Amino acid sequence: MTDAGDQETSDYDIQSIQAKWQAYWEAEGTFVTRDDDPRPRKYVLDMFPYPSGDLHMGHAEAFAFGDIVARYWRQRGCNVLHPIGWDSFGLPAENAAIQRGANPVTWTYDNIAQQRESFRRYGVSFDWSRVLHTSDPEYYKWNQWLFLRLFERGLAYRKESWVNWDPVDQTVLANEQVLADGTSERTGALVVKKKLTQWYFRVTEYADRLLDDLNQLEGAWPSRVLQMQRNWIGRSIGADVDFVIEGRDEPVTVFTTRPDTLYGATFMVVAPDSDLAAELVAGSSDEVRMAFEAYLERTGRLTEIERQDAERPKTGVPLGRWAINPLSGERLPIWAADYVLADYGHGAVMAVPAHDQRDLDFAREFDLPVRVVVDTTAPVTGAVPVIVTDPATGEPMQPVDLAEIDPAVTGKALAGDGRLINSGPIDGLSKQHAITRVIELLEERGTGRAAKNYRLRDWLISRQRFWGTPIPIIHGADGELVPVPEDQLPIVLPPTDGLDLKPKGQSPLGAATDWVEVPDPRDGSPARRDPDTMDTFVDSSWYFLRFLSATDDTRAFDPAAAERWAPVDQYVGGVEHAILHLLYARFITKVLFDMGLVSFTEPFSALLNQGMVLGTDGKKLSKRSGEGATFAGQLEEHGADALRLALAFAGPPEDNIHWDDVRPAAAARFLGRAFRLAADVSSPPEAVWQDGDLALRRATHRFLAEGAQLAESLKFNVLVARLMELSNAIRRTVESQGPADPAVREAVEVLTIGLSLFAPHTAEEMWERLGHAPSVATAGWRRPDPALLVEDTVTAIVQVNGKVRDRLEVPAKIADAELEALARASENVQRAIGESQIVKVIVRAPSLVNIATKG
RNA sequence: GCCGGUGUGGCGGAAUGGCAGACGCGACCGACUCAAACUCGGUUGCCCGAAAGGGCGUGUGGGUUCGACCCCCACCACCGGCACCA
Repeated sequence: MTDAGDQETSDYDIQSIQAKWQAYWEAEGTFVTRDDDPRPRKYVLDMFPYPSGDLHMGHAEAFAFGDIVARYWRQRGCNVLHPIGWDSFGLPAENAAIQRGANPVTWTYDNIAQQRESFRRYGVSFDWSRVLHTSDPEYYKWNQWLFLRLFERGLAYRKESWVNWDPVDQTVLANEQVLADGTSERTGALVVKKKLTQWYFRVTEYADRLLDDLNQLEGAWPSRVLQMQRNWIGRSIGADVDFVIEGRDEPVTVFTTRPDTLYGATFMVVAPDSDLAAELVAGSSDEVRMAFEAYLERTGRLTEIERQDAERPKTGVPLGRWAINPLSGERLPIWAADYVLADYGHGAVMAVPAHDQRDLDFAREFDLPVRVVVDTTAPVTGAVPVIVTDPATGEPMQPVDLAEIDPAVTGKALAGDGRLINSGPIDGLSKQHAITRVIELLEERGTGRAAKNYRLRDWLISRQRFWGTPIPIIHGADGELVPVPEDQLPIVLPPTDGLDLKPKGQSPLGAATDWVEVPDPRDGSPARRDPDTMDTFVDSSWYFLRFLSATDDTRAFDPAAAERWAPVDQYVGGVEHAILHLLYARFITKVLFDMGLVSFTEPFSALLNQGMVLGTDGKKLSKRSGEGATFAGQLEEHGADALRLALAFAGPPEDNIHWDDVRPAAAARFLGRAFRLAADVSSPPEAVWQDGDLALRRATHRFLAEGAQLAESLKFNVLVARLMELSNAIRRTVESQGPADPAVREAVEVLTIGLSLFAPHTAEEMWERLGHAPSVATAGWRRPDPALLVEDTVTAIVQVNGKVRDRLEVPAKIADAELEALARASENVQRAIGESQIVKVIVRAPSLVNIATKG
């Protein structure tokens, strides 16, 4: 790879330069962060990698971005914390181990060693003294500690429920791990529903805060991610309404976002797979019961995708029971239908077919009555009923003939706003006012209340697999859940010898007899450990705090260190975690806040979601699509600096990029030119810049000012372009003024400092060539001289009717009148005006004159 | 269906109310070379023109403005999220 380079530019051999400076940084501890450093602190973090083989191009991009930010703030004189660790528990290790009959421990730590070496060769400025692996007992001990804290606060609990089951990995999944098409995020297998007792974290208790606090992140997180989180939490505001059921003591509560349409309810629907349906039908005739059983059986056979297909015709069976409308007293038949979900709201709805499309589809299918209670053609004018008059005649308007838009006929539900009709005490009100009024009426009667509902479900955290954090709970013989006493933590995984790790629907830990059978902490009687392990997203929900005191074996993290460093100033990672990891980390942070352990409620103050690196086929670069673009291969062929620079230059960091558009060879060419500039500089380090070429000095200082802004707004691609412009300007000056011009030295030094964010090895070598002591990483971003940021002369543009007709070199301090006179005098301008009349002249000295003409 | 985002040369992109296309890739021409590669220099939105210069041009149609890639309205296309969520 280096044959051409060897003979021609023996000076710039990137591989030996890399090795030299990597060894230097390591020996000097250049990037080790000290807590007692008094400078302003910045915490820059990339989402830690999962050790599944070597690093790939996605890592190369993401970690380049994180490193640019870290290196920028270091140049700005900050004490930067930029740690690294591994998210090293999880199924790929376990599955790989099963396939090869190997040990997940060996597989995992071998991969970590390889990735670690790759990071080192990539020249990422990590503080290696704080490395953590979530699969180390020293780490997962604190996972268990965290679980116990949630358990004692009632935020970790067990319940039986319908859960998502991955038939390939043979374990349950969190809602967040099931993709929109009903397949497993991990294995791609079609997820099936199973009724199981599992461990949950009570995320829903934090739903409001998780939603409302997103407002704090506006502008600092990508709007796409904020939107996705809001969608996922899915708050609906409305009312709970209690319906008395004939022949049942307890009323049935339903949630609705449209309490205003209560008078339009003509039947009630319950989810067929709910306990409520089973109970209600138990009180019905044999005939009804048999029809229901058959229906329930049929529903159970549907896949999740089939069931969620909104186009599918509505199905259902009557339950032979009746509900009483709490306001109108009307008797409503109760049906079971699978378009109502057991686990949202109360698993039952009041059906208002005139104003809800799903209810209407169902009503039309089964010939149930449709009653319009909102005249959506009526103007909405206010709170009190008013008689609307015809503006033409002044006569009171007759109620609109609704036949034309009758949902029973058109099949289209009337979802819009309007004026209430057929609704007794709320007739005439607008939708909004009717909602308020109905809730008041229900509350007065004690048969309903304002309510909220969420799409978000509690986080299912138990997994029936081996390679994860054991859940620190002991099941007493009496069925009690006994927390493991803290002094017995960590509960360390048993050795894999003799354990069958194959997925079989139950945790392999249950078969480790010596491990699972323990005395009950209460009285020493025989008891069993919980055999499940935790979702690895628990591990990653707080790891950013562990870095702050990574070796402290007395606590999960040091609150004083958290106070100093956290929250993370800049977080960098893929959009695939827009919901999963980020939601969980936000949740755990709020729990820690409630525990008084941290003083902030959001873990990541700013977030950069880097795009993906795609192959020509538009798919994520993988070993399969290949195209020769492996991380290791590119590192070998072009070197770390060219790869980093090319990735940063390929486009805005948040956009996906195609590997074809990443040009490491072009980046290497640019680095070679920059390096030669440093070699060309022939003035001494103490040269007086003020004596140098003014135009170049201006360009240099403009770069200092603009480059800083670009770095802070994460516009790395533009920042690289500015470095190239500066480099071009320097070359021109070398040609015209010679390499001894002090302005050339100044500019090359600034270029080197700028390059140190992207191409740290080349920059170090240039810095040394320039006669400076290492390291350029801490040389400092120079302050632009304000005097050099203002120009003496500027190019004014002269427009006629908005079209540019001339350009004038004018003094920057030119007066409006003078500029206008010059503009009018221009030959091109006169020609453009011709015979037309000048109607208006806009002058914005010194940059613009616009002459508007007529005729 | 609901919500959000994006549309600029052959390509990646820059410009957030004031010179559209910075910077780079690619292409073409030239220098170096026996030759090629590398490297270096030049040209490069489209159309008319020898040139000067002119016309057109930021998805489409309209609007606001002296002036619009940028702001407003409508539409089209693509991408993403959610979706039988009551």
